[in-house]
Amino acid sequence: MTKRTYSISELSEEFGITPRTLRYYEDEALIAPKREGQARIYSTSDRARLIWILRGKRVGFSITDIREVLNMHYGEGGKEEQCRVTITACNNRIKSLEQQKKDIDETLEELSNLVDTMTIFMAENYPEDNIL
Amino acid sequence: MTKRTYSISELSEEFGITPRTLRYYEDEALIAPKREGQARIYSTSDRARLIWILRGKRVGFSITDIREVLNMHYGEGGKEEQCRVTITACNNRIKSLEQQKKDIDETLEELSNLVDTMTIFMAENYPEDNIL
DNA sequence: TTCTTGGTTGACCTTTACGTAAAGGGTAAC
DNA sequence: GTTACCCTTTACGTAAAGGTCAACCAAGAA
Repeated sequence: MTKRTYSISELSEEFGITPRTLRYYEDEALIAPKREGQARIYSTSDRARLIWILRGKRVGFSITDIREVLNMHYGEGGKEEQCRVTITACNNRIKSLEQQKKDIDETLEELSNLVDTMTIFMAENYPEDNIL
Repeated sequence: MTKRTYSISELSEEFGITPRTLRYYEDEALIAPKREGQARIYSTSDRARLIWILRGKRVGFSITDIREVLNMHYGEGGKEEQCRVTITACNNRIKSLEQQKKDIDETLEELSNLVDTMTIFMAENYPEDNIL
Protein backbone atom coordinates (compact mmCIF):
# COMPACT_ATOMS: atom_id res chain seq x y z
CA MET A 1 0.00 0.00 0.00
CA THR A 2 2.03 2.89 -1.31
CA LYS A 3 0.88 5.98 0.50
CA ARG A 4 2.96 8.31 -1.61
CA THR A 5 1.58 11.67 -2.42
CA TYR A 6 2.52 14.21 -5.05
CA SER A 7 2.57 17.95 -5.34
CA ILE A 8 1.14 19.61 -8.40
CA SER A 9 4.55 20.34 -9.85
CA GLU A 10 5.85 16.83 -9.25
CA LEU A 11 2.94 15.40 -11.13
CA SER A 12 3.03 17.92 -13.93
CA GLU A 13 6.73 17.40 -14.46
CA GLU A 14 6.41 13.64 -14.44
CA PHE A 15 3.84 13.72 -17.20
CA GLY A 16 5.07 16.72 -19.11
CA ILE A 17 2.04 18.88 -18.55
CA THR A 18 1.66 22.23 -16.82
CA PRO A 19 0.16 22.82 -13.37
CA ARG A 20 -2.46 24.86 -15.17
CA THR A 21 -3.59 21.72 -16.94
CA LEU A 22 -3.97 19.83 -13.69
CA ARG A 23 -6.00 22.66 -12.19
CA TYR A 24 -8.10 22.73 -15.29
CA TYR A 25 -8.82 19.02 -15.00
CA GLU A 26 -9.89 19.63 -11.45
CA ASP A 27 -12.23 22.42 -12.55
CA GLU A 28 -13.66 19.98 -15.02
CA ALA A 29 -14.15 17.44 -12.26
CA LEU A 30 -11.76 14.88 -13.64
CA ILE A 31 -9.59 14.77 -10.52
CA ALA A 32 -10.24 15.86 -6.97
CA PRO A 33 -7.02 15.93 -4.97
CA LYS A 34 -7.06 16.44 -1.22
CA ARG A 35 -5.97 19.76 0.15
CA GLU A 36 -3.35 20.63 2.70
CA GLY A 37 -4.30 24.16 3.54
CA GLN A 38 -4.72 25.57 0.09
CA ALA A 39 -2.27 23.33 -1.67
CA ARG A 40 -3.38 20.37 -3.70
CA ILE A 41 -1.98 17.03 -2.69
CA TYR A 42 -2.40 14.15 -5.10
CA SER A 43 -2.65 10.50 -4.09
CA THR A 44 -1.52 7.50 -6.11
CA SER A 45 -5.08 6.95 -7.18
CA ASP A 46 -5.31 10.54 -8.40
CA ARG A 47 -2.20 9.72 -10.36
CA ALA A 48 -3.88 6.65 -11.81
CA ARG A 49 -6.83 8.74 -12.90
CA LEU A 50 -4.42 11.16 -14.51
CA ILE A 51 -2.83 8.37 -16.51
CA TRP A 52 -6.28 7.44 -17.75
CA ILE A 53 -7.00 11.02 -18.65
CA LEU A 54 -3.83 11.47 -20.62
CA ARG A 55 -4.24 8.23 -22.49
CA GLY A 56 -7.81 9.19 -23.20
CA LYS A 57 -6.58 12.42 -24.69
CA ARG A 58 -4.08 10.61 -26.87
CA VAL A 59 -6.83 8.49 -28.37
CA GLY A 60 -8.87 11.58 -29.08
CA PHE A 61 -11.33 11.65 -26.20
CA SER A 62 -12.63 15.05 -25.19
CA ILE A 63 -12.67 16.18 -21.58
CA THR A 64 -16.36 15.37 -21.50
CA ASP A 65 -15.76 11.90 -22.92
CA ILE A 66 -13.11 11.25 -20.32
CA ARG A 67 -15.28 12.44 -17.48
CA GLU A 68 -17.98 10.11 -18.68
CA VAL A 69 -15.69 7.11 -18.72
CA LEU A 70 -14.19 7.93 -15.34
CA ASN A 71 -17.66 8.24 -13.92
CA MET A 72 -18.50 4.86 -15.34
CA HIS A 73 -15.52 3.45 -13.56
CA TYR A 74 -15.88 5.09 -10.21
CA GLY A 75 -19.52 6.04 -10.19
CA GLU A 76 -21.99 4.05 -8.16
CA GLY A 77 -23.08 1.38 -10.57
CA GLY A 78 -25.89 0.65 -8.21
CA LYS A 79 -29.02 1.43 -10.09
CA GLU A 80 -30.06 -0.97 -12.75
CA GLU A 81 -30.95 1.49 -15.46
CA GLN A 82 -27.69 3.35 -14.89
CA CYS A 83 -25.79 0.10 -15.38
CA ARG A 84 -27.55 -0.58 -18.61
CA VAL A 85 -26.82 2.91 -19.89
CA THR A 86 -23.19 2.63 -18.92
CA ILE A 87 -22.79 -0.68 -20.67
CA THR A 88 -24.18 0.55 -23.94
CA ALA A 89 -22.13 3.72 -23.67
CA CYS A 90 -19.04 1.57 -23.28
CA ASN A 91 -19.98 -0.55 -26.21
CA ASN A 92 -20.42 2.51 -28.36
CA ARG A 93 -16.99 3.77 -27.42
CA ILE A 94 -15.54 0.38 -28.15
CA LYS A 95 -17.05 0.37 -31.61
CA SER A 96 -15.74 3.79 -32.43
CA LEU A 97 -12.29 2.89 -31.17
CA GLU A 98 -12.29 -0.13 -33.41
CA GLN A 99 -13.22 2.04 -36.36
CA GLN A 100 -10.42 4.32 -35.37
CA LYS A 101 -7.97 1.44 -35.45
CA LYS A 102 -9.05 0.67 -38.98
CA ASP A 103 -8.56 4.30 -39.95
CA ILE A 104 -5.13 4.26 -38.43
CA ASP A 105 -4.18 1.11 -40.29
CA GLU A 106 -5.28 2.60 -43.58
CA THR A 107 -3.38 5.79 -42.89
CA LEU A 108 -0.33 3.82 -41.86
CA GLU A 109 -0.42 1.93 -45.11
CA GLU A 110 -0.67 5.04 -47.22
CA LEU A 111 2.10 6.71 -45.33
CA SER A 112 4.43 3.78 -45.62
CA ASN A 113 3.66 3.48 -49.32
CA LEU A 114 4.57 7.11 -49.65
CA VAL A 115 7.83 6.56 -47.83
CA ASP A 116 8.61 3.60 -50.06
CA THR A 117 8.03 5.48 -53.30
CA MET A 118 10.06 8.40 -52.12
CA THR A 119 12.87 6.20 -50.93
CA ILE A 120 13.03 4.49 -54.30
CA PHE A 121 12.91 7.84 -56.02
CA MET A 122 15.79 9.05 -53.91
CA ALA A 123 17.78 5.93 -54.58
CA GLU A 124 17.33 6.41 -58.33
CA ASN A 125 18.00 10.11 -58.49
CA TYR A 126 20.55 10.63 -55.79
CA PRO A 127 22.24 7.24 -55.48
CA GLU A 128 25.32 8.83 -53.95
CA ASP A 129 23.36 9.51 -50.75
CA ASN A 130 23.13 6.20 -49.08
CA ILE A 131 19.83 6.12 -47.28
CA LEU A 132 20.47 2.94 -45.36
CA MET B 1 -11.84 7.12 -66.31
CA THR B 2 -14.80 8.38 -64.38
CA LYS B 3 -15.19 12.04 -65.21
CA ARG B 4 -17.94 12.53 -62.69
CA THR B 5 -18.13 15.79 -60.93
CA TYR B 6 -19.91 16.81 -57.76
CA SER B 7 -21.60 19.90 -56.46
CA ILE B 8 -20.85 21.13 -52.99
CA SER B 9 -24.10 19.81 -51.60
CA GLU B 10 -23.72 16.41 -53.21
CA LEU B 11 -20.36 15.99 -51.63
CA SER B 12 -21.35 17.34 -48.26
CA GLU B 13 -24.39 15.10 -48.12
CA GLU B 14 -22.43 12.06 -49.15
CA PHE B 15 -19.98 12.52 -46.33
CA GLY B 16 -22.28 14.00 -43.75
CA ILE B 17 -20.56 17.34 -43.51
CA THR B 18 -21.84 20.83 -44.21
CA PRO B 19 -20.99 22.96 -47.24
CA ARG B 20 -19.42 25.36 -44.79
CA THR B 21 -16.91 22.69 -43.91
CA LEU B 22 -15.95 22.15 -47.53
CA ARG B 23 -15.50 25.87 -48.05
CA TYR B 24 -13.43 26.00 -44.93
CA TYR B 25 -11.17 23.23 -46.19
CA GLU B 26 -10.75 25.21 -49.36
CA ASP B 27 -9.82 28.33 -47.40
CA GLU B 28 -7.26 26.20 -45.63
CA ALA B 29 -5.91 25.02 -48.97
CA LEU B 30 -6.82 21.39 -48.50
CA ILE B 31 -8.95 21.19 -51.65
CA ALA B 32 -9.10 23.39 -54.71
CA PRO B 33 -12.15 22.55 -56.80
CA LYS B 34 -12.61 24.05 -60.23
CA ARG B 35 -15.18 26.76 -60.69
CA GLU B 36 -18.07 26.99 -63.11
CA GLY B 37 -18.82 30.66 -62.93
CA GLN B 38 -18.91 31.10 -59.20
CA ALA B 39 -19.95 27.62 -58.27
CA ARG B 40 -17.48 25.05 -57.01
CA ILE B 41 -17.29 21.87 -58.97
CA TYR B 42 -15.48 18.94 -57.44
CA SER B 43 -13.70 16.23 -59.42
CA THR B 44 -13.23 12.62 -58.38
CA SER B 45 -9.75 13.45 -57.28
CA ASP B 46 -11.04 16.27 -55.12
CA ARG B 47 -13.32 13.66 -53.64
CA ALA B 48 -10.36 11.38 -53.02
CA ARG B 49 -8.58 14.17 -51.20
CA LEU B 50 -11.68 14.73 -49.14
CA ILE B 51 -11.71 11.09 -48.11
CA TRP B 52 -8.13 11.48 -46.96
CA ILE B 53 -9.00 14.61 -45.07
CA LEU B 54 -11.89 13.03 -43.23
CA ARG B 55 -9.95 9.94 -42.32
CA GLY B 56 -7.13 12.12 -41.18
CA LYS B 57 -9.52 13.92 -38.91
CA ARG B 58 -10.82 10.68 -37.48
CA VAL B 59 -7.33 9.65 -36.49
CA GLY B 60 -6.79 13.00 -34.83
CA PHE B 61 -4.82 14.93 -37.42
CA SER B 62 -5.24 18.68 -37.36
CA ILE B 63 -5.97 20.66 -40.49
CA THR B 64 -2.32 21.63 -40.60
CA ASP B 65 -1.22 18.03 -40.25
CA ILE B 66 -3.50 17.02 -43.06
CA ARG B 67 -2.31 19.78 -45.31
CA GLU B 68 1.22 18.67 -44.68
CA VAL B 69 0.50 15.08 -45.62
CA LEU B 70 -1.46 16.06 -48.71
CA ASN B 71 1.41 18.23 -49.78
CA MET B 72 3.76 15.34 -49.32
CA HIS B 73 1.57 13.33 -51.61
CA TYR B 74 0.94 15.81 -54.36
CA GLY B 75 3.79 18.23 -53.89
CA GLU B 76 6.75 18.18 -56.21
CA GLY B 77 9.07 15.73 -54.59
CA GLY B 78 11.74 17.06 -56.85
CA LYS B 79 14.33 18.55 -54.57
CA GLU B 80 16.51 16.24 -52.65
CA GLU B 81 16.42 17.95 -49.30
CA GLN B 82 12.66 18.25 -49.54
CA CYS B 83 12.40 14.51 -50.10
CA ARG B 84 14.50 13.78 -47.10
CA VAL B 85 12.41 16.08 -44.93
CA THR B 86 9.21 14.52 -46.18
CA ILE B 87 10.43 11.04 -45.45
CA THR B 88 11.36 11.77 -41.89
CA ALA B 89 8.11 13.65 -41.36
CA CYS B 90 6.25 10.58 -42.57
CA ASN B 91 8.23 8.34 -40.30
CA ASN B 92 7.43 10.53 -37.34
CA ARG B 93 3.74 10.37 -38.10
CA ILE B 94 3.99 6.62 -38.47
CA LYS B 95 5.57 6.30 -35.06
CA SER B 96 2.95 8.40 -33.39
CA LEU B 97 0.17 6.48 -35.08
CA GLU B 98 1.65 3.27 -33.79
CA GLN B 99 1.75 4.68 -30.29
CA GLN B 100 -1.84 5.68 -30.77
CA LYS B 101 -2.76 2.14 -31.68
CA LYS B 102 -1.22 0.93 -28.46
CA ASP B 103 -3.18 3.51 -26.51
CA ILE B 104 -6.34 2.42 -28.23
CA ASP B 105 -5.68 -1.21 -27.42
CA GLU B 106 -5.14 -0.40 -23.76
CA THR B 107 -8.28 1.67 -23.65
CA LEU B 108 -10.21 -1.06 -25.39
CA GLU B 109 -9.10 -3.55 -22.82
CA GLU B 110 -10.09 -1.39 -19.90
CA LEU B 111 -13.44 -0.65 -21.44
CA SER B 112 -14.20 -4.26 -22.15
CA ASN B 113 -13.15 -5.23 -18.64
CA LEU B 114 -15.54 -2.63 -17.37
CA VAL B 115 -18.33 -4.01 -19.50
CA ASP B 116 -17.57 -7.51 -18.26
CA THR B 117 -17.68 -6.57 -14.59
CA MET B 118 -20.85 -4.64 -15.02
CA THR B 119 -22.47 -7.40 -16.98
CA ILE B 120 -21.65 -9.88 -14.26
CA PHE B 121 -22.91 -7.46 -11.64
CA MET B 122 -26.15 -7.11 -13.54
CA ALA B 123 -26.53 -10.84 -13.91
CA GLU B 124 -26.08 -11.31 -10.15
CA ASN B 125 -28.30 -8.49 -8.99
CA TYR B 126 -30.96 -8.40 -11.62
CA PRO B 127 -31.01 -11.94 -12.99
CA GLU B 128 -34.55 -11.52 -14.26
CA ASP B 129 -33.29 -9.14 -16.96
CA ASN B 130 -31.73 -11.39 -19.47
CA ILE B 131 -28.81 -9.51 -20.94
CA LEU B 132 -28.07 -11.95 -23.71
C1' DT C 1 -42.48 38.63 -63.31
C1' DT C 2 -42.08 36.67 -59.14
C1' DC C 3 -40.77 32.61 -56.54
C1' DT C 4 -37.95 28.87 -55.35
C1' DT C 5 -33.73 26.35 -55.25
C1' DG C 6 -28.94 26.13 -54.77
C1' DG C 7 -25.01 28.43 -54.90
C1' DT C 8 -21.77 32.55 -53.31
C1' DT C 9 -19.05 35.76 -49.92
C1' DG C 10 -18.28 37.95 -45.55
C1' DA C 11 -18.77 38.69 -40.81
C1' DC C 12 -19.31 37.47 -36.48
C1' DC C 13 -20.29 33.61 -32.87
C1' DT C 14 -19.08 29.35 -30.29
C1' DT C 15 -16.67 25.60 -28.01
C1' DT C 16 -12.58 23.24 -26.37
C1' DA C 17 -8.43 23.07 -23.91
C1' DC C 18 -5.70 25.20 -22.13
C1' DG C 19 -1.91 29.80 -21.92
C1' DT C 20 -0.81 33.77 -19.58
C1' DA C 21 -0.58 37.39 -16.60
C1' DA C 22 -1.93 39.67 -12.06
C1' DA C 23 -1.94 39.60 -7.32
C1' DG C 24 -1.16 37.32 -3.35
C1' DG C 25 -0.37 33.48 0.80
C1' DG C 26 3.16 30.28 3.34
C1' DT C 27 7.46 28.87 4.74
C1' DA C 28 12.47 28.09 4.61
C1' DA C 29 17.03 30.19 3.96
C1' DC C 30 20.00 34.09 4.38
C1' DG D 1 13.29 41.41 7.40
C1' DT D 2 13.61 40.02 2.69
C1' DT D 3 14.55 36.95 -0.82
C1' DA D 4 13.16 32.86 -3.07
C1' DC D 5 10.23 29.29 -4.20
C1' DC D 6 6.05 26.96 -4.63
C1' DC D 7 1.59 27.32 -4.27
C1' DT D 8 -3.10 29.72 -4.75
C1' DT D 9 -7.30 32.18 -7.21
C1' DT D 10 -9.37 35.22 -10.64
C1' DA D 11 -9.67 36.48 -15.06
C1' DC D 12 -8.89 37.58 -19.65
C1' DG D 13 -6.59 35.67 -24.09
C1' DT D 14 -6.12 32.42 -27.85
C1' DA D 15 -6.03 28.88 -31.66
C1' DA D 16 -8.70 25.45 -34.06
C1' DA D 17 -12.66 24.02 -36.47
C1' DG D 18 -16.23 25.03 -37.85
C1' DG D 19 -21.69 27.14 -37.00
C1' DT D 20 -24.79 30.70 -38.05
C1' DC D 21 -26.67 34.50 -40.33
C1' DA D 22 -27.24 38.16 -43.65
C1' DA D 23 -27.15 39.71 -48.19
C1' DC D 24 -26.55 38.51 -52.72
C1' DC D 25 -26.54 36.20 -57.59
C1' DA D 26 -28.35 33.03 -61.25
C1' DA D 27 -31.34 29.75 -63.37
C1' DG D 28 -35.51 27.44 -63.94
C1' DA D 29 -40.65 26.91 -62.64
C1' DA D 30 -45.20 28.86 -62.03
